[in-house]
Amino acid sequence: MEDRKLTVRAVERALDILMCFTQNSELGLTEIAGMIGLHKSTVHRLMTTLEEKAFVVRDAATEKYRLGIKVWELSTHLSQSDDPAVLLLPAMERLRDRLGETVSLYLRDGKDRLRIQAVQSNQAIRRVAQVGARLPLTVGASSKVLVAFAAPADQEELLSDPDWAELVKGGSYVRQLQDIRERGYATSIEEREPGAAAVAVPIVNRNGNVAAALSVSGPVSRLSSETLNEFAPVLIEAAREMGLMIP
Amino acid sequence: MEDRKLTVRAVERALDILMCFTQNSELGLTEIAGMIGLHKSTVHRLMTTLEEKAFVVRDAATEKYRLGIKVWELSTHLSQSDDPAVLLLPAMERLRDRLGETVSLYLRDGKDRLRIQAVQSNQAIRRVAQVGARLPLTVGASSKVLVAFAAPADQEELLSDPDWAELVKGGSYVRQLQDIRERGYATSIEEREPGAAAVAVPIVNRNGNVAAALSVSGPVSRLSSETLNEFAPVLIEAAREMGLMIP
DNA sequence: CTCAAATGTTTCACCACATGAAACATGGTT
DNA sequence: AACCATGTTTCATGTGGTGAAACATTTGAG
Repeated sequence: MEDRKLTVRAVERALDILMCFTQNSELGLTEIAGMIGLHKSTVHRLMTTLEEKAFVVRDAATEKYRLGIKVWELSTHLSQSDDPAVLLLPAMERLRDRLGETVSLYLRDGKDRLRIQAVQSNQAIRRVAQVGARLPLTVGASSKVLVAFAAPADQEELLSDPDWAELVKGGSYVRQLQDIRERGYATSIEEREPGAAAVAVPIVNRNGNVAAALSVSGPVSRLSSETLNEFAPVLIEAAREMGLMIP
Repeated sequence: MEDRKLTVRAVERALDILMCFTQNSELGLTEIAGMIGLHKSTVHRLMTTLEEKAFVVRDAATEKYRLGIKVWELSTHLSQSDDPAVLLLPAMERLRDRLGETVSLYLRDGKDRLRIQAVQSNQAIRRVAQVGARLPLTVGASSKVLVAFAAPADQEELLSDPDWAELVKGGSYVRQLQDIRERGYATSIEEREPGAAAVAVPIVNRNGNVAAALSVSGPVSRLSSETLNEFAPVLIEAAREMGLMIP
């Protein structure tokens, strides 16, 4: 009890439970209790509450819990007016048509990144990217961009984490970030996903903050190191235009 | 304290707060406190918790709260495989093309209904229906269908509510429901929305339960009582096919 | 068919923790 | 400056959330 809590524990736990459903769309009581390390009966009471408010429902067949209609209703009321995923979609489609590869848009969320939008390549062999996916911030071109261009305070916090050093291989990491800032883009070849390569750039909004990372990715067979570097200027220009569109 | 609460009050309150954002996408602290009748400081603590978990964010400019990225992330993990709004969209588009008017899909949620899907008429003068809208269950063709074909227990609960009698005009209401069940469809002319008329039918799923209500609506200038009755058989046939598609 | 193991549900005594009043801080308006 | 509205922090109080344990129910194994 060193520093005061100005938060409500029961609510924190309930929200943690909800987030469990991003890993598995159907969960049982004991399963949830195991995931967040609480007693069955505590979870049961929280689930009853969530169910009563229709944030979760019980599947009639399996007796397990799923996300409920209120989550869906809330999501329709997300203010879309300034949502990059909506505003930038047309520009991303143009970029996809020009380069012929899958285009993705990422936000940093804590120590992860989230793919908030994606338009798929229409070639036969293509990378298929899932919107809403939570990915590690330690590997991949987009990750390096998001870290390299993060606000100094945020970056400091990430790099000072004791776990971080282990996750990013080699002491050259800080040097890499410096290079990325100088060049303005990052590349990755089979870093997170075997067989896949990508190039990513930051999207800087009107206020000069890095609002997101934009990436083009595909099979290594088509995306050689050389090709990635050729794509970079196209991405940089596209990102510049996109940056003007978002607040 | 007559009957035991097996729910968690703090969580209930937090969820109620979240649902406030369906009425207004940007809310201040005092505003929220007023809406759910709690003390400022209580709401403040709950908001801090919601903010820490990124279920809400504070708008940099206005200092007010908005829904956060976790709500968005959760929504992408809603199991879409058996979501009527997704499964029935193509069929709804075909119906729109055939009749030329706006087609909507509704679910009952407690004592309201939710528009979970809509495809707009492409005529110059048209009804524009917003997906995610929460509407009263007391008026409108879809409402009458949802009530008339609700499970007996649910219907009983609705009709026995003392408030209900006042909201539905006239004692002919129960009789109306009986008519609707016999005919298999309901109509409404300027009942909820001035200048608008609609015809609605139930969608019965494979298990024989009423899964949703399907409606066609437009301006009264085009949808006379006669036209609505002509549309009804088309709707009934479309709803029958749709019912086979959902669990 | 019986017993055991796993999952979900309810009960209960304890005291941590959520609560709301009040004081404090801040910024905008007259 | 004085005021009002909004957000933030402090604090005493006792309610209400907690987890152990008992109970209920289903599933599977032997």
